[in-house]
Parts: sequence; structure tokens; C-alpha cells
Amino acid sequence: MAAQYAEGVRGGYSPNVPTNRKPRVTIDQVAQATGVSRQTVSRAINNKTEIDPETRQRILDAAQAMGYRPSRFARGLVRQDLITIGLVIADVLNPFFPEVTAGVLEAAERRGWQVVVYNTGSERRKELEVVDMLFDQVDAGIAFLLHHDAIAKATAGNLPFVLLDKGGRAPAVPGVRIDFEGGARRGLEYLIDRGHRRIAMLDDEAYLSAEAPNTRRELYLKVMGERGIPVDINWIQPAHNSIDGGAAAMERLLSAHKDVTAVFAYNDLIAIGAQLRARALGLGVPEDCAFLGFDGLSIGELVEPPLTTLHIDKRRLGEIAVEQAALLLGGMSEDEVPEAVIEPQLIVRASA
Amino acid sequence: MAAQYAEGVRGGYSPNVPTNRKPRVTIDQVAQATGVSRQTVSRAINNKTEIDPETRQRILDAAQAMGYRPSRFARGLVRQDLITIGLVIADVLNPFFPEVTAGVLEAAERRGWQVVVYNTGSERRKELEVVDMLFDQVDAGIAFLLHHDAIAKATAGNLPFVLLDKGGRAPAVPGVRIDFEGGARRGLEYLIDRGHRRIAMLDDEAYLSAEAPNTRRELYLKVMGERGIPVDINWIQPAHNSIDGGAAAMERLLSAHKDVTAVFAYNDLIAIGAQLRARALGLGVPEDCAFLGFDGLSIGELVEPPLTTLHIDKRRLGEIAVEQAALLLGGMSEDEVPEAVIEPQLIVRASA
DNA sequence: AACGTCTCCGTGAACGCTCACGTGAGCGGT
DNA sequence: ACCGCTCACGTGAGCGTTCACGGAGACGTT
Repeated sequence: MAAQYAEGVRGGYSPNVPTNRKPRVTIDQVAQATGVSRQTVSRAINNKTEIDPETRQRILDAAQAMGYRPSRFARGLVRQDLITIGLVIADVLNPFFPEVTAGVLEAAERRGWQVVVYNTGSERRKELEVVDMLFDQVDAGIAFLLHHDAIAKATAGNLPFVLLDKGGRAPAVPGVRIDFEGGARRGLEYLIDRGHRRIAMLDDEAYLSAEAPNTRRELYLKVMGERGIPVDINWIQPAHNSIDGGAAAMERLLSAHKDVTAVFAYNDLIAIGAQLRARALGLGVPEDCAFLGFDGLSIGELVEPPLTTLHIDKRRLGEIAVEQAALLLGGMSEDEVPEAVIEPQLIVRASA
Repeated sequence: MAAQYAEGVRGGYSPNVPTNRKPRVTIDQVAQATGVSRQTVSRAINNKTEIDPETRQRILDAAQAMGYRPSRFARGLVRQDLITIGLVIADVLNPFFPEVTAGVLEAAERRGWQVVVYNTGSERRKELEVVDMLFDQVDAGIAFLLHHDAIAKATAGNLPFVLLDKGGRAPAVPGVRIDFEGGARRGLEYLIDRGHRRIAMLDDEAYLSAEAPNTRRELYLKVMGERGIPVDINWIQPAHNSIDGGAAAMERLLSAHKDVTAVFAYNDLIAIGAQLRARALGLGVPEDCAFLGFDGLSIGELVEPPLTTLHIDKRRLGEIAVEQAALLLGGMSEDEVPEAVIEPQLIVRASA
């Protein structure tokens, strides 16, 4: 594969990797070189007692010079307290996930755990692949999974597994539930109470292919129905889960339904894109069209007008997931793990 | 430690972890239970040949039922091809890093490597701690490090180490260099050519405590000097590396120097905060004050007016780092690793 | 009947480390 | 001269796999 030199990159990179990997230096080699036993080298390396300070230094120097580094495998084999968890997210570039990741990282660090991160892009193939990988590589998994077969596979195995956003799934699978129903209800009723009747919905298109229960769209229909507000099915536009996706969907929506007065978006990313495009097309926000997001991303404060949204405590979401993983790892059975629910809070800024 | 129930979280979490960790099920136990040898179980688990399909299924079922999962340590000990790299970043919440992470993740995945992520917050103590940890836990490190003693420690050990943004350091330490000089020069000359003379700089305060060469500030002084433009030292304001930090710094700057016509910010985050605050205080952008950022974050497109910035290909940065790590891992010596430079590109949007 | 060839399965060793011991030297106290 | 103690260090075992073999049985070929 020829190296692709991206624009703005000098001295590009040709991966002509010489594969003469040097063999590992072992503790025994260090021991032999310094004329002591393995155990003494181990004492030096691990900063233990029962060793002469002078000997320690001598060993440390030799180890350094020889390029010795203890094998984490050999070490992990004998000590049982080295824990690594796998964090599976959909997209690092979606600001939702860095916040969750921050919570996971922090909670994991408090416990002295390592966190290895996987990106799926919400593709079915990747999700399945990553779940497979997880079984071999980590002690517990924390995952955001869209596709039900990936979820099934993940929870069927005997790896402690926690779902970020476990949706409406059985209580037996541990995870954090985000109360979309309460959130969507609060958000939509806010819009309705402010007089909006023609409320469109910009949905995440990823849920079209995944056979998952799409709570947000269903909730939209449900609440609108409860309030006796007729819904034109074409008010629902699928959007790619990104700012550009939101913009494109908004344009499609407007080309057919100029008369909607408010937009309820699947999330902030889509809402932001939609709002930006609406303004670019000359609409006033919120006078001509109001926008309501979901997630409470901080970038919602940057746009004009600042985005009204249903805020989710994403950091806490990550923290709780780690705590649940800890319970599982501690030997608790899956159905004993207490339920945790995160309640979206309506944050009224200025877009609605 | 009592559980803190964050607002918006029901059914909060008390970590009364029962620590009766169940002992590991080993391959031998599965072998015994199914009446075969270890090796046969191994063949079943690893999908190898030389095993009767029927036996395989029987073993697989038993393993599943017994909760068997191969130990990655034992496995890693005997196979030498399981590679894990450590990615050390300053702050997941700063959009710069998710982009780098995306590049690293993608490149690592292509190679079948695992990536474990560490967050330092650019704190000296954390940086040193993380570097220490790295030596034990991974096969190679890719790190964004601010403090020179952390860098020294990282590069002194015998762990393959690649620096993201290696700054002006010796060529012997592998890493990617971002050509801040070229970037800053292009940016500042653009401002100067458009008639600006009183150009302030909002610097990252983290560099105050770190005894690192702060190229961006020095470059600012250098270029201004070369063009014969006098600089008031108070035009340089330290800012916390965040949007709020930029806003606060801008407010301080304006309280003393209302007459600056342009702001050159350490990065986009600071620039965005500054610009937002300036507008809130009634200034017109760019008429009253122009803003120039650094990094080329996509959120710069969200603010009004969209931020003019020096764009860095962050994804490519991460990819190159992985490629360099691969070279090192392949046995290449540190000074043989070809130099890679990333050239910031001026993207003129509307803030300057 | 002897021999080769498959197919399926088992055995010993090795991976690199830590843990629980055991050991000998040195030294002060009785 | 003996005991007891501390300090510094060494020895054997074991952690859970995979790898390179070796071997028994079934079956066909000469």
C-alpha cells in the first residue's frame, strides 16, 4: 500500500517496516549479567525491601542498559489484580462520547484500571467484530451498541458487560438507562406549551438499518398522539448523525414542509446542523422555526442562538458504567446489579 | 466514600462492592470436564483444525456453560504478536484530542493493535505518573507531554516512544513535529497584511508552569519583531486552555487594552471563548477586533462569525505517530525514524 | 500381511514472572 | 560458646496458555 501524503504534511511516511524485532530481554538475563538471582532483580525492579540499596542501583543500571522491561503478560499471569476494561463507543468525533469517555477514564483511574478504547462507527460489522475481540482482551466491557445481535453476542458470553444506554432491554442485562421518555416528554411538552403544533422530527438514520427499538421517534409519536396533535409522517426526516447530516435533513424538510414551526432533533449534533442551515436559508430562530436538541453538548452554547436542549449527564453515565462493571467483577450476578437511570434535564437557552 | 448522586440521576450508586471474585476457570478444568486434553480444548477455542466437529461443539458448549474465558496473560506470554500501545493525551474534552485519537485508533486497528488511553490534564504529577505506568502496561507509547521531565523520563526508558508534537526537541527522539513557526508566520503575516498593528496574544497558561519552550508565544514575538511592529508586553494574556478560559482572558485584555485590533490565540478553544466574550461586550467581529485561532477545530465553523484559523491535520498526526511506533517496534533505532512534519494551513473564514 | 496416510487427540516443555519459603552471614547478648 | 535476630539473597513451584512433537486407530494400497 503506497503511503498517502495528506495535504499539509511534509516528509510523508512510507511504512517499509523492518521486521527484525529484537528478542525480549528477560529477568534471568539481567540476573545473570549482574551475578544475582531472578528474585533479587525482581526486588530491585519492583522497589521492594530485603535488598541492599547498592545492589539495587547496580541492577537498575544494568537493566536500563540492557533494555530490560518486565513482561506484562508474565506479571499479569501471577498477579490477579491487573484489570483492563474495554470501552466501546460509536464515534470519538461525536462530542457525546468524549464526555462519556472522560467519566469512564476518571472512574477507571481511581480504581487503577486500564481502559482500552474501540470505535465502531455504529456499523454492524464493526460492532460484532469488536465484541468478539473484547472477549479475548479485557476483563470487562462497557459498550455503546446499536445492533441487537451485537448486544446479544456481548451479553451472552461470560464476560462482565455493561451497556451504556441499555434502552428498553431486559433488566437482567446490566447497564445505565437514559430516561428518554421523560426527557422527550418534557421537551415536547415545552414546545407544545409554547404554542407549537407543527413540530418536525429529525431522526438518526442509523436506527433505520439497526433493528433496535428507536425510542426517541416512538416517543415523539406517542407524546404528540397523547396531546392530540396530528403528525404528518413526512415531518420525520432521517439524518446522518452529524452536523452536516442535520443540515442536509433540514434542507430536505424545508423543501417539502416550509410550515413547520419547531424541530425536535434526535440529538444536538443534528439540531445544530439543522439550525445553522435554517438560518443560512433565511429563517429566524426561534421566531420562524424553533430548535430543540438532545444530549446537552457544550457546543450547543456556541451557536447562535444557543441551543435549547435536553441535557444528559454524560460524564456521570460513564462513571456509573464503571461502577457497575466493578460490581460485576466483584462477583455480583447480573440481575443483582441495581438499576441506574439518568434523567435528561431541559435546558432552555434561546433556540426554543 | 459516600456515593454522590449527581443531579438528574435516579437510583444512584453505592459502591458496596462484594469482593468475592470468583476464581478463574482454566483450560484444564474444561478439559477435565469434557474428558479431553488441554490441547483439544485449545483447538476448539481457537478454531483450529485437527479436531472433530462434534467434539469441538461439545467443548464449546461446556466452556460456555462453565464460564471459561482464556487468560490473555497466559496467551500473551506464549504468543509474541499481541501488541498494545498507550495513547497519552492532555484532555479528552478538548476537541483537538478526539481527532488525534481517531487517527490513532484507525491506524492501530489496521494493524490489529489495542489502544489504551490515558488522560493527564497536562498536570505534571499526572504526566509523570502515567509515563511510569506506561512502561509496565504497553508495548509502545504515543504521548502528548508538556513537562520536560515527563518527556525525559519517557524517552530515557527503553520503551518505544513517540511524541505527538515533539516541538523543538532533538531529532533523536521520534515524533511528529508540527511546524508552528510556519503556521504562526503565515497567520500573523496575514493579519499584518490586512493592516493590523496592535495584535494581542492569548497564550495557554499551562506553559507558564511547564518549563517548555513555548514556541507559539516566542514565534509571535519573533514575527512581530521581524516586521518591526512594537509589542506591548501586556498584550500577552495567559488563558486557561478552554473556551471559558479564553473568555476570561479576553475580558482581562479588554479592560486594559481596548485598542487592540486583532487577537492571535494559542488555539481555537481560546479564540472561540475570546471572540464570544468580545461580541457579548458589544465588539464587532472582525471590524472592531479580528480573531485568529490555531488547530482548525470543526467547532470553529459553528460560531459567528466562523473562526479563521491555522488548520492542523490532527487525524493524520495520530496516524503518523502510529506508523512511527510501528517502525520502532520493528526494531528501527530512534534516530533512524524519518522525520515527519505537519504544516498548519491558514483557513480564512470570517473572523479575521 | 505389511505398509503408508489421514484423522483425531495427548504429552512435555516453554513463555517470564512473583510468591512463599529456605539459607547463610554477621552481630549483639547472656 | 551458644542462642536469637536481622539483613541480603537464592530456590522451587506455579500462574494458564500455545507449540512442537508423538501416537493410536481407521482405512485403503500394494
